[in-house]
Amino acid sequence: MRPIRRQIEQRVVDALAQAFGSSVADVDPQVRAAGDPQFGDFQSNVAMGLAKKLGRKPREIAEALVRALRIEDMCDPPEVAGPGFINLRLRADFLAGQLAAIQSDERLGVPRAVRPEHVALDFSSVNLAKEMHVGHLRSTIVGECLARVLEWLGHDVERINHVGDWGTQFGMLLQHVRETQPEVLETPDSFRVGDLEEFYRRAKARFDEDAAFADAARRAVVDLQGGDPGARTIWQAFCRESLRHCHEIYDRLGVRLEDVGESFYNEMLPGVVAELREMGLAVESEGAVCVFLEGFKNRAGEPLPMIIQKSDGGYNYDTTDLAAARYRIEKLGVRRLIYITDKRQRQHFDMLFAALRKAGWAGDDVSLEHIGFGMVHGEGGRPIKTREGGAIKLVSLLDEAEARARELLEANEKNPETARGFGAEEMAQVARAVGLGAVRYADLLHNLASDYTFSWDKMLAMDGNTAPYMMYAYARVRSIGRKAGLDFAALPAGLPIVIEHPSEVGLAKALLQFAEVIEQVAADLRPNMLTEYLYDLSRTFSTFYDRKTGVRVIDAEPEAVRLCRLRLCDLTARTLKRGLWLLGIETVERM
RNA sequence: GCGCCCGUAGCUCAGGAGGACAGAGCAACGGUUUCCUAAACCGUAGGUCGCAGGUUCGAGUCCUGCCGGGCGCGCCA
Repeated sequence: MRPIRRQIEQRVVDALAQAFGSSVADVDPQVRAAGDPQFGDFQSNVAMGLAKKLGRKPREIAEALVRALRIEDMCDPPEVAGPGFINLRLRADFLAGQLAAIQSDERLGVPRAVRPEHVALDFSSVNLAKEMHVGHLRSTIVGECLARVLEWLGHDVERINHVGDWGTQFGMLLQHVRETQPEVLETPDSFRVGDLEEFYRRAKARFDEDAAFADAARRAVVDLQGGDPGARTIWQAFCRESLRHCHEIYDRLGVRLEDVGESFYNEMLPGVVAELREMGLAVESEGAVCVFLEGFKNRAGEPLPMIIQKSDGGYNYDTTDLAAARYRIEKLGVRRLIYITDKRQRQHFDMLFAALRKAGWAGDDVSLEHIGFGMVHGEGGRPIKTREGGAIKLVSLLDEAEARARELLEANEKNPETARGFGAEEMAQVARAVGLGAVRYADLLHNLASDYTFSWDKMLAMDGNTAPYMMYAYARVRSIGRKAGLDFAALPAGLPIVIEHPSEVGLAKALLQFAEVIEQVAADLRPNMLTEYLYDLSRTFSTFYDRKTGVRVIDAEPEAVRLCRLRLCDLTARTLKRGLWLLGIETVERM
């Protein structure tokens, strides 16, 4: 089933053709959600824009359009208002029909993509030299969310962890392994590091203080790049161990990623440079091989190069990213490349995309998108740091989230009014879901482009637009089924749906918006549209279920009405669960 | 100096593709529980959308110029 707005658009397009002929064939019908409930649910603003084109008054156009509009099965008679707005109000029986049609649809009325795309979603992008810290959080959370949304719509998504497993700092680490755990050479699988961060700090300290070690570290880089078997063995052991740490976190967060190290592209790099030189795009400048692209300037106002081979012959991330993008397009057959990094890398990606286009490696049929997100600040506006000024480990942050969630839940257990009687296992499960959910939700709630302030108190609040509120809303709906003595899933598939009470109408409309929201999130890659929708749905449900503003449910009569309302509860629960799942948030049956 | 992003209520933030009087949450104030999870709901108050021009029938949204903040700008990623 298509989103309601799409259905309306089609009717307006048909009416335009009917009333004004082919001259308006390509005109946007300008169907929008109504700005104010008093104007109905949707409005078309097309008449005003058409006034000049058709040389008639906007109201006349609107009225002619309304006469041609065949929409009586969906809406009350359309009204022309103001300068030429066409206001549309959905009929309750139409809403009921739509809900009846999707009531046993696992996809809740969200259609699969008509043209599934092969997408490369590049996110998380850890560096193996160090442990994951808070800086990796946003890319990982946002990436997982967008991957789920795109996959659920039927797109084929490569979830790529573009792993930093190469570069000069590996010489230092390698040498440190060689000296502290020489047995790794014999039994590489046995290599373990309890605390990667500490390991890095020690290696770095030695590098800075011990000239002999620093020399050995530099030689280790040369060994590694030269393909020395011993160096490679240790390097592989280190990478494996570091990735194991990463995947502990990914598993905990329910994040699925395919690791592709930068080193994977090493052998393609000379070819990238050679081909760009052959095309005449790359030239030598100050000893480095550079691509100069229009519109990029340095401080002095001179052309800013994209350096693809350093003067020492080495390659850098521009080269690797070019090779990786090309590989994804040519070898994997990807047609939409999405990179999720912080917004400071914007210029790098602008240049990368420009170079890919210019080289012809990304044709017109390939979409290149950089999703740059803002910084996460600590309370007080400064970057989040430990007391010592270091980056906070991601694992510590997640531990704290769960611990704080548990404190709240335990406080509730002490209050007879809110106690649920959780056993140890359920407590742990709920604390985990709430803690991790809170961190995630707070991140996805904000517009990606904005910086935001990280606040435990705000994200764990029971009131307001938070994960605990959303999860509680879900648990509350689920408890209705239990209280009513039925399993929602056991409701008959073809229940007659009748929508009458204002709170039923409101809930029906909210439920039927889901498809449009998902479509938008996938197109614009903006998870906050989904959090906003889910929050609105929860509140609408609370109004529906409220003793003052809403309707009786469990004890409603007659039975047909009761079942119908229970079905609305069921649809709400499933929509919330699916929506939260798309955000990467687990639901619990009670809390 | 050039480029990118941002500036909306006391605070934290939304504002889709330009549309009708600018939204939410928190905080503040005031209501609602013989009744399905009150971890809820309802209401009140609070804003010259940084400033000034421009385009348009219509601008928080698009354009230009200022002011204020963040970030980036040749061999790190």
